[in-house]
Amino acid sequence: MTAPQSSALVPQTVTEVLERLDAGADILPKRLKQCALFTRRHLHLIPVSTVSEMARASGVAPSAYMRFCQALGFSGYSEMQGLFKAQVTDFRPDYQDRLGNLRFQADVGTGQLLAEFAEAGHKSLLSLANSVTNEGLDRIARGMAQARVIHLIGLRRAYAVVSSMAYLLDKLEVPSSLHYASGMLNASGTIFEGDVVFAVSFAPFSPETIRLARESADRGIKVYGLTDSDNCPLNEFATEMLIAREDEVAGFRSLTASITLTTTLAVAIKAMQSSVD
Amino acid sequence: MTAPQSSALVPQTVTEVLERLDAGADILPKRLKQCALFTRRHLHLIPVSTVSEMARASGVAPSAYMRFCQALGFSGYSEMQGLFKAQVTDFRPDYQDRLGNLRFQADVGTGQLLAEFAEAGHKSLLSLANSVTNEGLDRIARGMAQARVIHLIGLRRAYAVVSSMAYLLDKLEVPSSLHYASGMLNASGTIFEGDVVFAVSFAPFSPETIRLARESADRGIKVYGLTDSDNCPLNEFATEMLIAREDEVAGFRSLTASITLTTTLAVAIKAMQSSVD
DNA sequence: TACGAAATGGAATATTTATTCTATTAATCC
DNA sequence: GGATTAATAGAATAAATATTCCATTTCGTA
Repeated sequence: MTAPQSSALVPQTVTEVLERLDAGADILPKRLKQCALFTRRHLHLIPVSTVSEMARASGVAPSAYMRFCQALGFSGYSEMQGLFKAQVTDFRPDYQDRLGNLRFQADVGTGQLLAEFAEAGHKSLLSLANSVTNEGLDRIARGMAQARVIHLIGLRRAYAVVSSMAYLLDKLEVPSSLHYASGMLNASGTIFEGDVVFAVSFAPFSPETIRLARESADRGIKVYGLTDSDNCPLNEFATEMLIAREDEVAGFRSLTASITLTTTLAVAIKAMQSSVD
Repeated sequence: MTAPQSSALVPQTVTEVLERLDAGADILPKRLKQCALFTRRHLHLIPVSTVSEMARASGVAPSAYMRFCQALGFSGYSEMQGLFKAQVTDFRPDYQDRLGNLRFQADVGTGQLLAEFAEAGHKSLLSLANSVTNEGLDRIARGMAQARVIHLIGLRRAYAVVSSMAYLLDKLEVPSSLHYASGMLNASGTIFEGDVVFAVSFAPFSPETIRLARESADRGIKVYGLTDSDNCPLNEFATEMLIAREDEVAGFRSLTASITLTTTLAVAIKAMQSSVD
């Protein structure tokens, strides 16, 4: 008689699943370890796959994957999948509730807050893998790799994203130029044919960023964009767009998914340039 | 009799679906228009939802949502869902073959690279939760909350971290000052008693950052630090230190843990100030 | 190498979910 | 305003999927 009665043992968060996955990596029997290994690397497939698919992908029988789920503390695959589906499904509180939520958070511990942001980070990374396709990212990396100079544009929350990218591209010796905030954004005179623009803009979108990107696009410069929302104005004229949604805590978002994506992009660009040589 | 026979009419890409969605918005009957409206805004729910769920969310009967899918050119919901699931599944390499040597692949695709960085992000977040204690973070947040002005210092890779923090603190109306790169770092004349310095420095440590932080500490200013290594020079004089280790991919690190931590810190600082009021 | 315990894979069953059918209601046209 | 057609919602059916069971194999130990 299998006993999935005590719901206290059922993992409630992605973080908990990851911990058990890592803990079990050593002690699990062969087939179940295969499951753990594959699942660890492909968490994002769980919400959209059936047991049979996950099992086949892990190289085990469906029943084995079933036992794997139970070893993790779930009653079965459905329960585990439910946890991951919730990531996508979960409703996000609205912008204006921020202040109220913040007060509410005041009396919970700082550590609890960190745990929530970490959890949000896990979720964001999962959804990142969901929304970015190999082909799309590949095309963008290829397009940017051919640029004479990559112009990086991003203000406010997006500024940290482009500045980290600028640092990394510089280290990789990929020619790039970071357009600094306020005033400097008039500098479309420094963008020439053969260059590309990489613009990052999150809702609500900075008119400055959009304007410079649009001006460039109008002049025939290829514009690639990164945003967090479907209705980003960059959509209208960008050659290609990336989307990185960030899970939020009490109305605040980290930059986990965005920076993970731009880091990947930078490395991919360099890799493409190298392989052409 | 609806006739879904000709597969030429079946949308093959998300773009095509969006086009039909927009085209049909006018001509579709009431209930089906409801479906179109909701679906247009919640495309990401399709891969993880059942027909009933999508129907209920759209405010229609399951059978109505069914007809909606067929109006779009699909044979049914499953076929439509398949298209969206494929987005996620897309860069799934043929599993069984590559099982053993996942991490030793020679030809690493862009999607695989993203998966690796995401994986590194997960690990970084896990280790963050392990290395940062509730009490330590609490003390630091409390200490920084009492500052007249928070001075943010960070160069190179750390610059993105402090600049994102500066943005967030600004939005939270916590007085802070971001010390910009090169030249500006002499500005220890602008740091006064009652202020606090938050310095971020990753190995190899920028002498500039260390120097300014040390000068401040020597003058009795409280210095808090964030680093990725035990032997950070800030250790010698900082009031308190935070450590965020980043997992690396092929020698490259993202900033997942660091920015998650500083985001948490910023929000915690604001929360403390609010609860004192 | 032989024994017991644990693990495994395939087949049987239960459950969920998609899809179709039909009576009823609403809209359109003459 | 009545006749005709389209649209709708709920129930019935079909298909897919999760889950359990059990005979067989593998593993660890003496």
